[in-house]
Amino acid sequence: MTALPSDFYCRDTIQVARQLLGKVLVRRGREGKVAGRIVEVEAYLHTDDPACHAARGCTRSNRAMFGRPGRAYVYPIHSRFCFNAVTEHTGIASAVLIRAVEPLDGVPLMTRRRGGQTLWNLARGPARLCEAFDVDRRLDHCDLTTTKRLWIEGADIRPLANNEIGISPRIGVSQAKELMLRFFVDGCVFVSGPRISAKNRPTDGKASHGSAWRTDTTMGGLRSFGP
DNA sequence: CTACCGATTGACT
DNA sequence: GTCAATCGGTAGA
Repeated sequence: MTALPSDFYCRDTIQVARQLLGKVLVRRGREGKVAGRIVEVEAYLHTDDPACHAARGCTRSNRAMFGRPGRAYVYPIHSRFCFNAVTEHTGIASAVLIRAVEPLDGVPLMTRRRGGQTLWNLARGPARLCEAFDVDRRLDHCDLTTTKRLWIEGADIRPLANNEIGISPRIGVSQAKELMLRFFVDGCVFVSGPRISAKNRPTDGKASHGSAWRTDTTMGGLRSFGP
């Protein structure tokens, strides 16, 4: 049980985002431990990115983004929370939003926290993930490089190959919609929103390699989940 | 103080 | 697919 070190986060945000795919998010608390494989992330950049909360400067609420990399930035939205890992350098406000994980450990606890939702709905979406992992503002600024409360592990997990990573515009942002800064495990059912990358989508009427793979492989054993 | 908005979700057509 | 709930953060009076 080793958390990814600070060095992992002190790099280009897009690179960190892509390499977080496949890593394992772990939360330990009073009620027990839960863990999930990261399958969807978004990068928020410190320059030329008006969608980034830091674009209008440092405020009390986004201060964590301006702090040390390898810390958590947790912010509230619509009475819920979203969780980011801070990247690059202290004073350079950039982060990776963790949008979805595939539940691995602590499924009963996550299910209880999520009000009895199906496995598919436990952590598919940034606020659902936070509810399943009991992440809220108390974990803003939390150090992700120690295995105390919340961390990401898997230094030994190989980064996904380029052809396994889907790319798209970010979800829900009203600015900088054109930036392709959302990254996900291509075809994975635990991804929120579009889960087949544009690069794999059919341009004609033929079935794509992507959808076949999704149906036959990723959906295997998950009959009751998915649209 | 009030007004407006949103890196969303869940319910509904 | 569409849409309202609901509330903290922020800007402005």
